[in-house]
Amino acid sequence: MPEFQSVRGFHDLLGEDLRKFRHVSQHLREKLKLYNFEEVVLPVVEYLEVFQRSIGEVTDIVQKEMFAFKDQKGRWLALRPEGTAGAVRAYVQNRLYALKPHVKLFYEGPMFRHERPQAGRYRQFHQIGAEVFGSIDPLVDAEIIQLVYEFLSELGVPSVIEINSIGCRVCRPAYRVALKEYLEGVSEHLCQVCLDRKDRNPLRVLDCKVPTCKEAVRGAPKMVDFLCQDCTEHYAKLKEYLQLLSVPYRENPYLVRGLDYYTKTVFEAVSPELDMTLVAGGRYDYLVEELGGPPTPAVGFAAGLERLSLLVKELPREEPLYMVLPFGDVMDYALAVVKSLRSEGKRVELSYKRAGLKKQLELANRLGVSYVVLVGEEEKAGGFYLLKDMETGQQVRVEFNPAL
RNA sequence: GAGAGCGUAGCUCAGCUGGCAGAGCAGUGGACUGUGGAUCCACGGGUCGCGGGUUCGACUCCCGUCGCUCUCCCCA
Repeated sequence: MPEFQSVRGFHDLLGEDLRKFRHVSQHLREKLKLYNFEEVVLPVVEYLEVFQRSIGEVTDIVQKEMFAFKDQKGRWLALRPEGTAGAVRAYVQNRLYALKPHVKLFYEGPMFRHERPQAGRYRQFHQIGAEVFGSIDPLVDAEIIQLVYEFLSELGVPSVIEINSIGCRVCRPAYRVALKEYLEGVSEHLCQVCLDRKDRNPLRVLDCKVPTCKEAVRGAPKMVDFLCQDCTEHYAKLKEYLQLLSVPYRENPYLVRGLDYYTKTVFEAVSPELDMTLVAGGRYDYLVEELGGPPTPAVGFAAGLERLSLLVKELPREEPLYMVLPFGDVMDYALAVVKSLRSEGKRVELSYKRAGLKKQLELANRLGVSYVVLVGEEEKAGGFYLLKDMETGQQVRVEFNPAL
């Protein structure tokens, strides 16, 4: 065992894993730019209150999953557990609401939650998130879901989009009461965890996986039946737009989210293979106000890059790798060849092994080189080099004049 | 916070009911000083996660501990 290991839940990202990660990230970033989102780089640390106010005091994230600490002046800071809170803070602090009718931002970076690591879950993980500020139109919700859907399909990651509406401050309180009453009635059928959830966060009981709970919840009142007129219309419009955009979705009346700031639309893209949420988001029409800005409706989503990476099966082919093998007293000539090839934009490795041709070819083979460039005394004298395709074994002569 | 499995060479792993620590791959050197992708030969490499206990003797059995992986809770 090495003397020093990385901290639990904090991983080195390298090799094949990193290539998959970059593949996912690049693809989503391009997609976001096509939808005219502008990047913002946000700090990893915020005042603890920013998260408490945004995510909700009684959520698990705030109660037990934050890396919080005091700075030298005794103020409470925290490593961000998600991106929206910081994005909203930045929107308000930089008064972006004064610039344009609406603002579309995206960000990418590490998030931190102190949970037990397991498959697709780390204490430092990475998200790309996007937020649209300033429009209440359900068209925005639909476009965001469309973006996510296109991204996932093009990435080749099978997933199902689920949507729901969880109402607003007008209609949700009544639903909460009705649901709580219902749950009291069936409490003898609920699992231990749900009995606890019933009082703390009744909506969460709805998506419990325990079969008896699922059964007990079957007759529960649904949020969609309690939506006020405004929320009902919003939800109906959203579905209409999704159809117009040919985005397949599944309504899940039991879909709820773990953060308190959501209103109206919530959605998730779930992987059937991993049985895990890959991308999640929704509307949060009160959060900007909550963090001191003017009343501003907003919608957003966040994608988990590690989870997405797990589902990437094929990577695009890499640029072919050239390797220059000098043998004999020809280093000056070989270096000129290397320089020239690189200037043509080729990916070039120079053999660092001073050995016979055979050994160097073995080395090139082990390094997965596509083309080998043979440079020996004859080549130098004759002003050429030999280009050998390591796949086919074919070899061609290429004229080369180092003076040019 | 709760539960389960696993820690032996750089990697993948074997090692029986306790009795000298092993293989394959990788690495290094070399028959071959101008042709690789399974030619041959040789070599190096270990605190068996750590600590304690049982025993004449522990990689093996017991206890503890740390780490990794997975599951639940929760979440991207």
